[in-house]
Amino acid sequence: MDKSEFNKRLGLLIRKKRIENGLTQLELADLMNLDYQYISRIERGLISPTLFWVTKLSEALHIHSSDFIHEFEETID
Amino acid sequence: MDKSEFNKRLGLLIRKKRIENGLTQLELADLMNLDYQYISRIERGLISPTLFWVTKLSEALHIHSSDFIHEFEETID
DNA sequence: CATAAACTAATCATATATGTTTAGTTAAAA
DNA sequence: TTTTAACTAAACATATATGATTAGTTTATG
Repeated sequence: MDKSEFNKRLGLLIRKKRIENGLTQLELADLMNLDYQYISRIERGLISPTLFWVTKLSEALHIHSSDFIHEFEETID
Repeated sequence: MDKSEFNKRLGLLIRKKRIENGLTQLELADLMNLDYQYISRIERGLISPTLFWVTKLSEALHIHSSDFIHEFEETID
């Protein structure tokens, strides 16, 4: 899978988990000391976030990053 | 944990897994179409790699990225 | 010691991530 | 319809990732 496809799928899952947690982009961004426009770019697959960032995101969404990645892997096959 | 500490620990684990797989930095880099100096920087914690990159790395090391991340989480506590 | 493989380090260039601002769109609610 | 919250989009800046090259260091092996 190429990077573009990878990031689109990642963004969709992040959006799904954020909404499941009842958070707006702004609220999630505040939890992570980021601007919400950046969250928007992530969710639309425009950006390839670092593992460090994904780990912080997982914490904000109350899920282990390995579980998040596992769930992400399941969306791929 | 701050980004610098995070990346140092990540680099140490990547090095450990690479060596367990009997690969040199150059061989691993070739598997991933990267230059080996970049691998060196990752292993020394100088760089914060993207999730996409970590996923490709996990494939090259014959491990699920979620398992890799899980093993990484265990090094943190 | 001499040689070679593996790695570190540093520098420079380019691509991409990230911060910031502003404007525009969409969707829900009054 | 009007208002507001939530989000998208785009432009611009800065920081960092990544590519490429070159030189130096470390380590194993003859």
